[in-house]
Amino acid sequence: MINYSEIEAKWQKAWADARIFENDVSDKPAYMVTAAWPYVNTPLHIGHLRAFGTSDVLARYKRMRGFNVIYPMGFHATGTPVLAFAKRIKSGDKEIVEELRMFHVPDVEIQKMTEPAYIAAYFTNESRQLYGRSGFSMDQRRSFVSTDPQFSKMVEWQFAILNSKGYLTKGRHPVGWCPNEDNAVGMHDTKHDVEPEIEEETAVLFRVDGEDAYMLCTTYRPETLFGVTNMFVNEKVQYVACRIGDGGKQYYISKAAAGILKYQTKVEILEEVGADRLLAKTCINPMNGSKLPVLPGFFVKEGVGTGIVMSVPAHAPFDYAALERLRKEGRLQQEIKPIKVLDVKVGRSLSDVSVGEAKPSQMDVPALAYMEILHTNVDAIDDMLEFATKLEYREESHWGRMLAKGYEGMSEPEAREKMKKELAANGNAISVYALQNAPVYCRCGYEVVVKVVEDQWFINYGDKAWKEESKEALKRVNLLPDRTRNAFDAAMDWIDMRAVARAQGLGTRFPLDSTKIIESLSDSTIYMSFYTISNLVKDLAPEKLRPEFFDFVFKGIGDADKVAASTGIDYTLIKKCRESFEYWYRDTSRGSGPDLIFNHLVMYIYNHTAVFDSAYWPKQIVVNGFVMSEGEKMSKSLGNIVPLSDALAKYGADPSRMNVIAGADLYSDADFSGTAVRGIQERLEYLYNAATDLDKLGSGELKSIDYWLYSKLSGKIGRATAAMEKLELRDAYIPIFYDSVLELKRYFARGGGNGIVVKDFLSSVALMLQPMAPHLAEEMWHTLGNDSFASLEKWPEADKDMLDAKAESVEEAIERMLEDARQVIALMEKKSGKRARSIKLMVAEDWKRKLLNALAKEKRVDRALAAVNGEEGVSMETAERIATMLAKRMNELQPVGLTQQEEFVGFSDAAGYMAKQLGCDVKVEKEAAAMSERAWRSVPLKPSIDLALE
RNA sequence: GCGGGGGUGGCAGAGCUUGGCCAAAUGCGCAGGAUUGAGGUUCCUGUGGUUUUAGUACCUGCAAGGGUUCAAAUCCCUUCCCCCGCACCA
Repeated sequence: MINYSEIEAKWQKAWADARIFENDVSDKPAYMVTAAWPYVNTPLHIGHLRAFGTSDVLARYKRMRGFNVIYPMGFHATGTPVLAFAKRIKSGDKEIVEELRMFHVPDVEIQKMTEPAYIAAYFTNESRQLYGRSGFSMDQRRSFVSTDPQFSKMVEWQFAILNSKGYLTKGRHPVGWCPNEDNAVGMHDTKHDVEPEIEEETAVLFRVDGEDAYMLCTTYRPETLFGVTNMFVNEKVQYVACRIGDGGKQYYISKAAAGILKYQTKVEILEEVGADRLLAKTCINPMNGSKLPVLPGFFVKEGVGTGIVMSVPAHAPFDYAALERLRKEGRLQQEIKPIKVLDVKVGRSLSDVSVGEAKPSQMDVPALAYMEILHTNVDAIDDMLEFATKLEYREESHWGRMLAKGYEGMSEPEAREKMKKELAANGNAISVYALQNAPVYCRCGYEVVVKVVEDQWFINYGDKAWKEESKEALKRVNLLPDRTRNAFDAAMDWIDMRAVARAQGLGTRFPLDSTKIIESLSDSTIYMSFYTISNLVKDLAPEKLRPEFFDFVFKGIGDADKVAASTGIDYTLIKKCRESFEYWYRDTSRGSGPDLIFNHLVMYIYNHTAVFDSAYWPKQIVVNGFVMSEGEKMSKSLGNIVPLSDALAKYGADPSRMNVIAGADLYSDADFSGTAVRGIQERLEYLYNAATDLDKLGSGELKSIDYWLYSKLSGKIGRATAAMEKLELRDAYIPIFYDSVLELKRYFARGGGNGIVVKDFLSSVALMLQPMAPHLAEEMWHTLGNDSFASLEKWPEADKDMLDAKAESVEEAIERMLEDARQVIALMEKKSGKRARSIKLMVAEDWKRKLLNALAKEKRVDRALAAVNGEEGVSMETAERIATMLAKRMNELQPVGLTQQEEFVGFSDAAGYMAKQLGCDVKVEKEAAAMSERAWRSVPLKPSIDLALE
């Protein structure tokens, strides 16, 4: 058994003592690897091992390829989460305490986490230790936290540039809002961590007949306005007459709606109005002027929309049901006929029930038809009606075609957009916001509303010139994997105004409004560049880090003399910072998760184009997938999140790394599973034991199987290197790791045992294993007699001269031979009931090679036959039979380079091995010498078999 | 709804960019055998379906349907299903 913790501790200490991962400016080409930093309230889990480990593998690989590499890592602490975290701890929130206990955070520590500073300190410290224990080759001197005042100075400088380019603009913006605490709420502030989803709704104005006032009515389907027959209000609800907006019109809405709307716009309540007064009124349809009676609707809710509903009985089951119920109760004075406004294509409706089968009455009232399809009726419970509504809504918006004048033939979504525009243009509608997933509750218990924040600051990612420049920058980025490019392109097009100033949270003050804090994704778009100087400026007084310092260091503006004079920073330090930035920031790789493509990563590109010269724009972005646990998605609710510390302790760093990082393609999700990790451990152990047992092997002249092993080695270096360049780590580590084990096993089984050959093989394997399993690779490397660090060695080069097609084809032929022989033996033993005693293999004559090669080249039987006609010992009858046989697989035919003699020697050498595999004697002979009826059937690399039974 | 990704053996997952040599590398699981006092480990063999056979083969299969082509998992169209994101939130 390998003692992982012992080996890991040994090498981690050796690396740290030798400081081999702390690098500075040198003559070597520079390479900088960064990965998206973790948030300081998150204990690290196995997912982080994937994200940071992938970057570590890249850093380690690049080091072996001759680059001077740094892999720095900082911490994110800005924004609201750490404040919310402290608050929850303070209030004794059980959920969060449980979560922390799952990560083995001691209770004494949890109790101390009432201050953001302590939380940040605790987790940064824990994380740094875990980085070390994971074997990450990080340069820890460069670590910093996003709340560090020196870093803040850089963010201020960055925002001054954004402002000078006109990218900061002001406007209004809807946010989730807690009326009780009077501040914005995000996911972290709500009960059960739900994100308040804000949705824009169209509110249509229905003028009240004979009044200069309107009933306001929100709807998702304004295109059905042509089908409105009446209005619904709820008899039990309190309504108000009010004015909305500055100098706005007079409206009727529910009192509850007024209470919500006042967060979005000015609402001035004129008087309270009972439902009975509304029921006495008549409205006018703004689209066609038709008169609409106001009726009581059982389903109307005061807090949903405006508490007033436009009734479209032809297309809304609730509306139809409400009218029918009124009719039954005898409360419907006038005849109300549903008006159909859209039709569905024949054969495409009602959940696959053909429209043709529907009754004419159903055709006129789709709402009724959908109820019937679901075997329900107008007296059904609300849930059933809701279900019918959703079904109808979905099918009509998918397949519906408009009937109304001016909209004929349009799809519903198309008509909706047109209608919205028309209504807005004529002043017949206004936009209001609502929570799509209402009700959402703040942690304090109050229901969240939508507030429209005035004077919100935005970063205008919609700026045309900026967008173009950033798209250009994206084109130049090497995306790994490249198939994320579509997502990046889409993200580039989509990103627009982004609110940037927040009232709350940790972080840098917004320069244009010092009462606000810069939103925390926006303060982290160019932070990687700060790693190039973070170790140099961390002890400087923040106020010295004036804009001219950053101008000089990051943009080369001005000169060091003057900057030194105005800032008081040492001249040589300033020069050093500039030098460091120029050196490290040219060739970079940015690692991240797929969830960040649509925010962080596009903002990263945008901000680089805004701030830096093009030589320092992003060069490579790596997007890695998530990690699952035993086939399931990791989540708090399932309680199956694997803490990184657990994985390291239980399985060791190297096996865990291999499982999580090399266990799946770059962009696919990996599965952390016990059986898989144990499988990896067994193989690591096999390779390690092979290295320690090397002295038991002999030496001597190289045999065919030795050449085969060299050939395999050379091939795998080529394959692995190609895969590593694209960071396809699974593809790389199958040949490096899994195949190597199989090949060594085969090598020994085939009688290989040359210590020099095995040492060469293992040396290369150990080096290629180094990026992924660095500890064990170091240990193996030293076991093999080396004194240097494997971490600093050169990546092996493929030696093309070692590629030995003949040796490989012999081995492949032997394997195929065994398969065939097994089939024959099984068949004959079953048939005869006797055991196989011995097998004679008859190797094809040289003329058959000529025949096969001619056939492979010419692809024609006649020409191939002509090529061997007249040769010594050739029977044309046999030649024809063989040629016909081979021709069946014409496309697969590969020329054979091996002579009969070579093939004979190859099979003869393997006779013992084959005998062991088959459990019977194996003799090898040349075809002509074999004196067997079956000898003629031999084909190059496919000897004929003669089986003798007992 | 919009945007992005996907659907291949019992499972995970290659192959799709550049059509044929290619369906399924590798691992897990399962079955049989060897080793072992037993279990585990390890080693060997088998593992989509079917037919045939003293082996070198054939048929059917890559979500469903259609098309292009001498040839389609791969290109095109239609439909269905699954996952992720949709913003001020890290």
